[in-house]
Amino acid sequence: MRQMRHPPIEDVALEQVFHALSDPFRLGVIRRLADGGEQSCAALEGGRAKSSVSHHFRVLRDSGLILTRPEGTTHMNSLRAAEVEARFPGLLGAVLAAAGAPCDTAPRDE
Amino acid sequence: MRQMRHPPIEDVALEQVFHALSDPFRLGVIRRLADGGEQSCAALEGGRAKSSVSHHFRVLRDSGLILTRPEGTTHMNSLRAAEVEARFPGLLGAVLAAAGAPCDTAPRDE
DNA sequence: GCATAAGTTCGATTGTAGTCGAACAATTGC
DNA sequence: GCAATTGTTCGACTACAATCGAACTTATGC
Repeated sequence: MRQMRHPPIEDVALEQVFHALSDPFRLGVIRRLADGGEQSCAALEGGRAKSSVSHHFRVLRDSGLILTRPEGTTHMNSLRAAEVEARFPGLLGAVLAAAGAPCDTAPRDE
Repeated sequence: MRQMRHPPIEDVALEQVFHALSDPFRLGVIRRLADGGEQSCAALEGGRAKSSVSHHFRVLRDSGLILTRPEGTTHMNSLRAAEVEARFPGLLGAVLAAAGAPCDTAPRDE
């Protein structure tokens, strides 16, 4: 069973987190995961090319924000909320609160 | 007296803020302004070329994070803390708390 | 008015990042 | 075992972003 590589949360630079969140699609994914819990890549792809989506999930994993686990042919993604909270207290909550405003380019159900 | 253009805080996208903060130099500037209050560009340039520094301050202004006012030949910069707090409650505090950890590339006194 | 200081703009260079199609890989169902 | 599904990787393309030197602009001191 192939496991995805996730950096230890202490190896994650704050700037890396901000870079991951600076893209509208990725910020939208974080919101969706916060709202709806664990979801597959396909559920979040919002009409984009598979390779684009794959690239974004890679960036989110590398920045320590999400955890990806395989489930059959599907990859399930969830926020590493507790770890991120421990590493940067209050940041994720503030990000999600700030992102709560309507966002034009967030992935949404179609 | 030449005034710098600052976007109305309500025109600032959250992603834009994160992009501004994703650069180590700019994140360091925000920390320094939070710690030490209003400072000139020269005080914060950290040995970089003037044009590089000017570019970064432009990005910080355009993202609504700082306010720049001229004072003689000097440009004084300060955080638009109250406005950013009103627009994204809790975000700036969480960013500064998270950034409080030692940062290798932050501008510092030499 | 000229020199100096602080900062901006321009343009070039280099590096980063987002996009996607095509090919590939792992898992599952039949 | 093959087809379908989900997702990754590769490579190409395009756009963005950070860097700096040179030239320019504004304000100030003499």
